[in-house]
Amino acid sequence: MDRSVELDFRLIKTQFDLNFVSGNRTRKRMVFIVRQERLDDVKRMRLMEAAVEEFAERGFDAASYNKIIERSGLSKGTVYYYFDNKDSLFATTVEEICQRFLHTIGDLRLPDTKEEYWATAWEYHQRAIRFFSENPLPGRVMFRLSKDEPFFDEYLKNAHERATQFMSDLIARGQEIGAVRNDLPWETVHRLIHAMGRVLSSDIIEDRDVSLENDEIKARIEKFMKMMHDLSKRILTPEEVRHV
Amino acid sequence: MDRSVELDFRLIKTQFDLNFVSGNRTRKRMVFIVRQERLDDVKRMRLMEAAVEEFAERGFDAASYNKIIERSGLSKGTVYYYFDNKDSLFATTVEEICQRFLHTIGDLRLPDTKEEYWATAWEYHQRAIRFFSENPLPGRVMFRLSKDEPFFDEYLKNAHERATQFMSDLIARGQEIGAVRNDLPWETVHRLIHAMGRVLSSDIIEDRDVSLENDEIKARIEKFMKMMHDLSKRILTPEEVRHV
DNA sequence: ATCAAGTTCGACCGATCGGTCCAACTCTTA
DNA sequence: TAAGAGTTGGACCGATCGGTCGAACTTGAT
Repeated sequence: MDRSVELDFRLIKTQFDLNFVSGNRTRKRMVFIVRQERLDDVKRMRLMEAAVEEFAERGFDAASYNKIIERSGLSKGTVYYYFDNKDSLFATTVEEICQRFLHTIGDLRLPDTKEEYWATAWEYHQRAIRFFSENPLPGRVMFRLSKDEPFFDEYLKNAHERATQFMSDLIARGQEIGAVRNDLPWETVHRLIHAMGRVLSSDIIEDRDVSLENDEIKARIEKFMKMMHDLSKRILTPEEVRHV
Repeated sequence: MDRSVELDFRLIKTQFDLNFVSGNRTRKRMVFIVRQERLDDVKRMRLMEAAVEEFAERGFDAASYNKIIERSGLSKGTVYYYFDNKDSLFATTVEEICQRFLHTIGDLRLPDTKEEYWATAWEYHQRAIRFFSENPLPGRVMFRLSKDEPFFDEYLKNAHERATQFMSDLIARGQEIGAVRNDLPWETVHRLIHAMGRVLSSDIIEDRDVSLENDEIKARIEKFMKMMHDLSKRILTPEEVRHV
C-alpha cells in the first residue's frame, strides 16, 4: 500500500527543504513532490494568469476550474497532472500573489515611539496601495482572502498570514507604545482597516464607467492613500489622545 | 400571442394597486399576479424560513434553490407554482426582511442642527442593532445585500434602498448642517459605516466558540452599539471640527 | 533499439445546478 | 354531477460542476 497518497505534498515540500534525508525510493517521491514546479514556464504563466483572472472575478467558490483550464489553453489532463485539484491551484495562486505583495512591501522597521508610528504607517500604506493599484487582479484575489474565502488548508492560511504580518505587528506595536487604542483587540482593528480599504478602493479607484487617463489614476490613488491614512488615524487613535 | 409572459409580475402588482382599470380578461391576470400571496400561510412561513436560512448562510449565488425547497418540505411543483424562479423567491425574501427592518426602525425625524445630529444617529444605531441582534439570519441576508449580492432587478434594489434610506438621508442631512465631513460622497460614507458594522458585529457579537448567557449577549450588544457610535463619530466628523 | 517514465489529451463520470412538464388530485361553480 | 380552474408531486431536462482515466505520444537511460 502506498501511504504517500494520504499526504499533502505541498506541505511535504516545505518539510523536505528543511530536513530531508536521502534514501532509496526517495528520489522518485521527490520528483513527484516538486512536480508542479517542473511545469513549462510559458504554460505555467498562462495557467496562473487564467487562474488569477477567474479567482479575482468570481472568488474561489464561484470560480470555475473548467473555465480556468479552458482559458489557459492547456488540456484538462495536463492541468490535473500538475495540480491535484482546484484547492491546490488556488493555494499556489495565492502563494505567488502574496510573495509578490511582500516583495513590493519590502523591509520596514517597526516604530519605537509614538512619533514614529504614523510615519511608518504612512509608508506602509503607500507601498501596499501601490501594489494594489499596479496589480489590480491579484489585488482583488488578496482582498477577497480575509473574509470571503475559506482557509481550507494551513498552507493557504500561512501565505495570507505572512502577507499581513507586518500590518498585524504594526498595530500590536502601536498598542504597546500607546499610539493605538487598546479597547479593541488588534485583530478587530486590523479587520476594520482592511474593510475601510475595500470600501475606499472600490469607491475611489475602481470606476467602471470611465476609462481613466494616467494622471487621473495617479490622482485617485493619491486621494485613496491620504484618505486611508486619515481614517486609520481617526479610528486608531486612543480616546485620551484625541481629546487633548 | 400572450404578451404577459414578458412582464415582471411583481412590478405589475405595484402598478396595479395604483392605476388598475378592470376589464375582460383582467380578472384572470390579476389572480395570477397575486398568486404568491394566496400561498397557504403555514407553507409560506416554512418556505420563507428555509429561504432565509439558506440565503443567510450561503448568499444568493451559492444558495441552492433545490435545498430550500427540500428544507421547506414542499414539493418542487408547488414552490415553482408560486414563485417563478430563484430570483423571485429571493426578491420576496428580501422584501419581507426589509419590511421587518423598517418596522423595527420606526419613525425618526431628521436632525436640524449639529447638536441634534449625534443624538439622532445614536437612536438609529440602537434601533438598527436591535434588529440585527434579534434577527440574526434575516440580518445576515440584509448585510450581504449591499456588496455581495447582485441587484438583478429593480424590485430588489428598491427594497434595499427603502431599508437604508433613513441612513442615507441622515448622512446627507449631516453634510448639509456641517455635522458630517463633505470630502467624501455620502454613498461612500454610508458604505464605510456599513463595513465597520460588519466587522464589529462579527467580532463582538458572533462568538461561535461559546454559548453565551443572556447577560453576556446584552453586554456585547451594548459594547457593539457604543463602539459603532464612537467609530462613526470619529470617521464622519469634519476635519475642522475635530481639531478645535 | 527498447523500455519505462514523463507528459498530453479529451472523452467520460456522477453529482448537482436551476428549471420544465404533466399526470393526478382538490375545490369551486354552474 | 360535470366541467374547469387551482394546486400538488416528482420524474425528468440540459448545463455545468470538480474530477478520473486510459490511450497515445515524447523523452531519456540502458
